[in-house]
Amino acid sequence: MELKGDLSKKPRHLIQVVGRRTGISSDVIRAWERRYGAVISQRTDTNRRLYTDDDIEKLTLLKRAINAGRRIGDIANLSYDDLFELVMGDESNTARSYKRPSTGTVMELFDEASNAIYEMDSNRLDITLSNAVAILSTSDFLLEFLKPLHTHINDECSRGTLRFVQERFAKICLRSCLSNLSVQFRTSKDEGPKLIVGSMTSEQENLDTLMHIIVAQNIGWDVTYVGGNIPHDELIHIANKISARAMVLAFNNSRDISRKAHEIKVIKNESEQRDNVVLIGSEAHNFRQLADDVKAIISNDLSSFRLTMERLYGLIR
Amino acid sequence: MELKGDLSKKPRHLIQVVGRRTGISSDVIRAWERRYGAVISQRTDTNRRLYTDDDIEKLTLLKRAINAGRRIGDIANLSYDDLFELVMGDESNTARSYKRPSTGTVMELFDEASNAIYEMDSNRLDITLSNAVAILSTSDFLLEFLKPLHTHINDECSRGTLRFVQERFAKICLRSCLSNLSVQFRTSKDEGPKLIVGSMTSEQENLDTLMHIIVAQNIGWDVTYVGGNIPHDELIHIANKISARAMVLAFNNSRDISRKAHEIKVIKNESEQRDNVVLIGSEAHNFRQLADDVKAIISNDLSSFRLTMERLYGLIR
DNA sequence: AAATACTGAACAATAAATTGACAAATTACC
DNA sequence: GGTAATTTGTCAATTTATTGTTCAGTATTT
Repeated sequence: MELKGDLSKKPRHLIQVVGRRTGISSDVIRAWERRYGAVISQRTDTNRRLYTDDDIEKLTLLKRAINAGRRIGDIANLSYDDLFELVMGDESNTARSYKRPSTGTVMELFDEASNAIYEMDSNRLDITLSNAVAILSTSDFLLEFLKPLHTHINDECSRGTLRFVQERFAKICLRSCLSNLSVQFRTSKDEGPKLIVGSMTSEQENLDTLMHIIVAQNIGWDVTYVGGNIPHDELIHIANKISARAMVLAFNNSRDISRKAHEIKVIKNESEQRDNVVLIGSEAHNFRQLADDVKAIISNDLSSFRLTMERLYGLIR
Repeated sequence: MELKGDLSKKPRHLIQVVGRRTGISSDVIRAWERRYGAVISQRTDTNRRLYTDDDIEKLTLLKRAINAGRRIGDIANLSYDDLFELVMGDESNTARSYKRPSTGTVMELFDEASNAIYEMDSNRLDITLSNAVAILSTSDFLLEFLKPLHTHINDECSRGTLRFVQERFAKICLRSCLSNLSVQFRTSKDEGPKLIVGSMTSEQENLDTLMHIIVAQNIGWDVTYVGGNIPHDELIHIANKISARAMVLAFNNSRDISRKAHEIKVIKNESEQRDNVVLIGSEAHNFRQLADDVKAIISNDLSSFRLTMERLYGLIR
C-alpha cells in the first residue's frame, strides 16, 4: 500500500510539529526560511506556516548535513537530491566525528529527568524522555543520556539517596520508553537479518539489554526479544524456528557461571547458525576464555556492540 | 461480539459521561460542536445531548490528533477515516504504512495475533496489536481482545501447545504494547487525581495489572505504576509523597496471604488517604474478609474495576 | 431544592508571525 | 597572530489568531 501519494505532498504540518519531528526549533526553521529560503512553507488563510512531509524530509537532511560539519548558508538552497548525495558522502567520510549536541542540552535533560525521578512525577519523566529522544540522535540518546541516567539511578540507589520504590518507578518508565522506541524502529519496510536477544536461566531482564536492542535495530537487524530466564534449549528452538542469523545473550548475574558456560557451548553446537553469538552485559567477561574457544564475541559496552553488530551485518549482507 | 453492532450506533451517552471517557471537558465538547461542528450530537426531546460510541471514538481521535500537535480548527470536520490516517501518521514519527483492515473483526485480529505468536513473528504481532488498538475502542481492545488473548496464551502454555519461549516472547510484546498505550494516555494537560498501582513483596509484575492501569487512565486517573515486589512501607512512602488519592494493589500469587493481609492493614492505617485502597488480581479474593473490616474494595475483573474507579473518581471530584 | 445541562458572550492563555538585536563561534584578512 | 567581518542560533517585543475557560441567565433532571 502506497502512503506516499497525495498526502505527503499536502501541506498539513504546523511548525511546532515540524520542530518536534526534526529536532530543529521553530525559531531556527523560520530563520532559515527568512535568511536562506531553506524551506519555504505554504500558509493558511491566516498566515500560519504549513509544511509537507517532503519539507520535513528536507529539514531532516539539512540537520544531518550540519551535524556532519556543513554550514547552513552553504547548503540551504540545494535541491533535495543534491542534499541527499551530500549527506551520504559526508556521513560515510566523517564516520563518527559528528558534533555532539551542546552538553548543556544533555545536562538539562539529565537534571530534569533526575528531578522527575526524585519527585516520582511520571508525567514529567515521560515528557523529558520523549524530548530527549526527539532532540538527540539515537546513539546520543542512548550513550550520552540514557545510559548515564541508568547508572546514576543505580548509584544513587546503592548510596541510599534514592529509595527502592523510586528506583523501581524510574526503571519502569525507562523500560517503557525503550520498548516504545524499539517498536517505532521495528516497522521498517525492508526486513533485515533476524537477531534473537535474550538471557538464560537465573538472568533477569535488564534495561541495558533493551538499549542494545535499539542499537541493533538502528543498524538494521530485525530483533526478536524474549526476555530473561530462558532455558538454553528454548533459545535454540526459537533461533532455529525463525532462522535467526545471530544471537545476543545478556549476562548480568554472576551466579552459575559454569552452568551457563556449558549452555553457551551447547547453543553454539546445536544452533544452525553457529558463527554469531554475542555475549553482552556486566558479567559477560566471565566467559572470555570460553568465547575464544567456541568463537563467540564479547561486547563490553554499547559502542563496541554497535561496531560488532555493524560488522556482522556487513558480513551477512 | 459484534464490533459495530446496534449499540454503538445508538445515541445513549450523556455529555458528562463522554467527557469522562474522552478526557475532554463538557465545555470543550460543546465549544467544538458550536464552533467547528466537530461532533454533532443527537438530542433528547428536552434538548439534552446524547452521544453514540462512534462519537466517542471520533472525539478520542481528535484528542490524540491535538496531542500530536494539530489544531482543532484544522481537523474538526475531517471524516473519521481521514482523521484516522492523520493520527496514525502523526503518532509514528516517520510516516509509516499502517494497513487498515477494513473488516477487521475481533476474531480475525485474534487469529492473526495468535498465529504471529506461534510463528514468533514480532513484526506481525506488533502490527496486529496496533491495528487492534486503532480499530477497537479502548475498552473493547482490553475486554474483547487483549484479555482473551492473554488467557489464551496462558491456557495454551499450560496445555503444552505453546512453548515457554513463545509465551515469554508474546508477553513481552503485549507488555510493550500496553505500556505504549499507557504513555499515550498519559499526555493530557489537565491533571487527574493521582493513583498508585503496584504490588507487594513476592508479587511479580503482571499483564493484567497493566490492563487495569489503562482502564484507570481512561477514566481520568493520573497513574503512577511502580511494578511488583514493593515492600509495603515503600508503597506508603510513595503514596504520601505524591499525595495519591487512591492505591491499587495487585495480587496474583497465593503465597504469604497472612503477611500480605497484615501489610494491607498497615497501609490503610498509615497512609494519609485512608479510604481508597482497591485490591485486584486473581488472588485478591483471599482478602474478602479483611477488605470488609478495613473498608478496602475488591475488584474481580476489568469491568467491575472500571465501575469502581469511576465511582471513586466521581466522589473525589 | 440541588445538581446538571444549555446558550451565548466575554475573557484569558497559548501559539505563531514579524522584526530587530545580540552573542558566540567561525572565517577572512592584514 | 591578531583584528575585523561574517555566520548563525537565540531571544525579546509586538501583533494577531486560535482555543480553552468562565460567567450569567434559563431550562431540565433527580
